[in-house]
Amino acid sequence: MSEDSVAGSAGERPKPAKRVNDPEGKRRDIIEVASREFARNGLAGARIDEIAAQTKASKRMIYYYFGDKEGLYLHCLEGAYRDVREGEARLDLADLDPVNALRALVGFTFDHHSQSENFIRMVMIENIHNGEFVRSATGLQKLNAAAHQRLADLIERGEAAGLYRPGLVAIELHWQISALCFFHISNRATFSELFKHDLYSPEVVNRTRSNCIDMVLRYALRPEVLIRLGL
Amino acid sequence: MSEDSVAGSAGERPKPAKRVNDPEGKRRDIIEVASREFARNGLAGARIDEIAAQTKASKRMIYYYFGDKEGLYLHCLEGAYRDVREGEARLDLADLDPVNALRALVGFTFDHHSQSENFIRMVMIENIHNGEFVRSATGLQKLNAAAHQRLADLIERGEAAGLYRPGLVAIELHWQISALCFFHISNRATFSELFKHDLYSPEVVNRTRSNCIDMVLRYALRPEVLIRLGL
Amino acid sequence: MSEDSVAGSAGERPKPAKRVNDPEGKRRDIIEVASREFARNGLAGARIDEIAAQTKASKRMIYYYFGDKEGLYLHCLEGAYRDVREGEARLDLADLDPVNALRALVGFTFDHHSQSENFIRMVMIENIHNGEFVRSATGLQKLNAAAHQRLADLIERGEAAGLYRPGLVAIELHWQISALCFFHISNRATFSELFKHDLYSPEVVNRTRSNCIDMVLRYALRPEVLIRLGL
Amino acid sequence: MSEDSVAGSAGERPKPAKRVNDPEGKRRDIIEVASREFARNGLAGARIDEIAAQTKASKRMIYYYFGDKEGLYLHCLEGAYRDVREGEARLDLADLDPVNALRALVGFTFDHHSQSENFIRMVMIENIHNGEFVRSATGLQKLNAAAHQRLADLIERGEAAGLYRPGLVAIELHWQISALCFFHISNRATFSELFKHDLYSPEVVNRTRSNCIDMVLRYALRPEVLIRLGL
DNA sequence: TATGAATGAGGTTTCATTCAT
DNA sequence: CATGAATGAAACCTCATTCAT
Repeated sequence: MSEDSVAGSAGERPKPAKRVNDPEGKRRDIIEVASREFARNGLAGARIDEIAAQTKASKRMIYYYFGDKEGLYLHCLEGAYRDVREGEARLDLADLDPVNALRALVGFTFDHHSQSENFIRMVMIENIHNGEFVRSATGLQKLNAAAHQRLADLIERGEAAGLYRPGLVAIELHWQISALCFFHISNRATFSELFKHDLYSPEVVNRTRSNCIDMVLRYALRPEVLIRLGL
Repeated sequence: MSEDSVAGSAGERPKPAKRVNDPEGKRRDIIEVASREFARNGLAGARIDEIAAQTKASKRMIYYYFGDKEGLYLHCLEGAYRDVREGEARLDLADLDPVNALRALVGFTFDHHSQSENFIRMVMIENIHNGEFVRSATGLQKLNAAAHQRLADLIERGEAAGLYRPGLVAIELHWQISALCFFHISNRATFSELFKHDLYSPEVVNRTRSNCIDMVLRYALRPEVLIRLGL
Repeated sequence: MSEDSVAGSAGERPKPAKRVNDPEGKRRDIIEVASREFARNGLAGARIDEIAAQTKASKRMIYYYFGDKEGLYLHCLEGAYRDVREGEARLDLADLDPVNALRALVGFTFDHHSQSENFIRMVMIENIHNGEFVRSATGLQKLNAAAHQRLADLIERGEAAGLYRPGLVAIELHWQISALCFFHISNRATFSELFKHDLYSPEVVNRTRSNCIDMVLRYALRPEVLIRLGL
Repeated sequence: MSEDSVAGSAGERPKPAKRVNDPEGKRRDIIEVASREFARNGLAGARIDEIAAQTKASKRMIYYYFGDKEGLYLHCLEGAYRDVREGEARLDLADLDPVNALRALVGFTFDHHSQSENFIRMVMIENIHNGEFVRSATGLQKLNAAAHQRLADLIERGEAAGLYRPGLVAIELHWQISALCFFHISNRATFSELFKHDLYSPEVVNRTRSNCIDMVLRYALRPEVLIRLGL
């Protein structure tokens, strides 16, 4: 009967008739479109007109929800970070032995960043703006603190098991993984162009991926372990 | 005999007194100012008016010399790359043993990027633009080919001496060094902000620098060599 | 028995619990807030959004009650005049001798205007609009006619007693008193600023006040009376 | 010889042909039109589009010359004050005896304000804005200081001649003259409307004018002088 | 070669008002 | 009575670019 599943025996549901108002949906729609435009063109380069045109909402509505262009940008930025960290949190590193857990973490980060070009671009743009918007985005710090903690736990485990070199620092290791996986996407255009080397064919991507994993393992594991593992 | 030295012979020239015309100097002045503005604000964010205001030249001159905003941007981009690669060429790796040469190369790249924020930002911006301008900047590829060759030579030497792991690929190693040194500057704003960790105090910079060197050495050298060196 | 007391008998009323409807109170609340905003920013400068935000009512209610922005403005204007004239009516000039009655009238007007900045500003704004709204505010004329009559009575008394100069005209005297007392508030900003003279310290206000009284007395009283009074 | 003096002798004057560029003229034109619009509608109510339409210049040009709406408003405000004070300065009070000089000053101010409705309205509008723009208009204070000085000289003369009451204060007298003459124009709309009394027929204006003069004279002159003059 | 004036097109933002519920 | 969502129209302002000299 009803236009959705089977919900509603009798049919007198409060607001089924007209599906006109869906503010939350509109907000999400706007953010999605805007994220793409910001990622593509930067804060100054993105056009509110263009965003509105691609949205179910009107230009006026964007201002109603987000105040101004920068407000919209801030929401997009927060959304981008949230997506990434939520994916990260779903990784279950505790179930793996320290060596494979590290492999998994780097691999995941690499794959994730590869598939989230918009995120990478948003972060680049935000850095062009000297991070002035992340600064005002309360809540983002918490997300990152969790990521940091997961890594600290792993390091402790790996060190206790005699597998990791002693003295590893969580934030440094996080930095190193990020640097490698981030650069792979952030600088693809100039790097391929300048070296006339297509870095992004499937085979080369795979090689780069395992190089990144190797690089982190060789940095983190004790030499004896490396030899034992044939690395 | 030269076109400058005989000033005043005929006398009917409108303004003989102030003969300060220095087209080449003006060009350089414009590029210098524009590079700063592009690096700071991006292609869309930089303002021709602002650039002209900071220059000794007028706005019209910018168009006269460079055609349009994008032409100016292209010149700035080329200039930035040229500076970097020229610095790199001055490094004399052949004088050092392969291990120390690698140390020197990473250290140099790290230091160089740290001091060339404008360059890093120009590259970031160019990547935001999907490298469409590097593509038309003939001549940049050559610069990079030289850098690539120097690294290939070093790898050969290191491998022959039994110090480097076999199978290293020059462009990959270049990529890895770049990733680490580039990220250190490109993502400083978001990274420090999100982790509330000042990555840029002198001590932390030093630590990051030696971590980068370590990471590359551990990746490139054979485990036995690492053990022998106490790494 | 009253329509409120039996709440709950039948039970099918949607929201019987919170029965806080107070239309008249909301109207007053809106007018109060709006008066402040109009006085502060003018008709064009005041914002319906801002008024609604400061009110317990919603924006829609403002339109429901007052039709449109101009309707709201008109109500505010009427309210402002009403307050003033009601205050004036409470003055009992008949109990005083003509000289002191005049003193009291000027003093009262001065004090009143000093304390009714919003009123002064509403009148200024209305004059900027060439009085087009007072024109349609039926009822305001009556209020002023009463004020006029009180002054006419006083003049008659003062003239009969040989104290006032003959030929004084009520509306002219009213005009003069208004001019002095109004200007004191209406032009405070520019006057203090341009002459770098703080006209509004308590001492200066007192001096201005007695100057106003003096000025009116000297205008209205016969010279002999002035001399007798030592003015 | 010079290109201006004997205009027309030879005919090869550098720039006579096309009268296209006259920046200063355009500026004045804009200010003139804008002053009228601001005076009529206030700062918020005036429309840049409307001003541009009435001007020989384009909308864009207004921004080129004046930066923004407020900058334009500020220039208009300064112009209005300048006009008034320059007129005042041309009055030659020193040539008249103190009594007639005072008559002339009040009469002039009255007449001037009557003919400068735009000025009066600009001052009203500026007061609605709490004088925030006069505050930043350096140079206006000086104009007013001169007016103040002229009046102080007159008072000294009148007092020395035994004609003025002792103790008159220049700024207070200026305030009083201003109040009367200003109010006559500023509040014409509400006053005529509320009292249904046409204050602005020629006869009534004349009566108001002489009332203002009388009022100031009676305030400023010694009672004996008033009697002697038959006032 | 050099410049101040000028501009069309388009950008962001605001506002009073109305609609659907 | 009451509300949050929605909007068209128009406001202010900006920008890369060109013109007249």
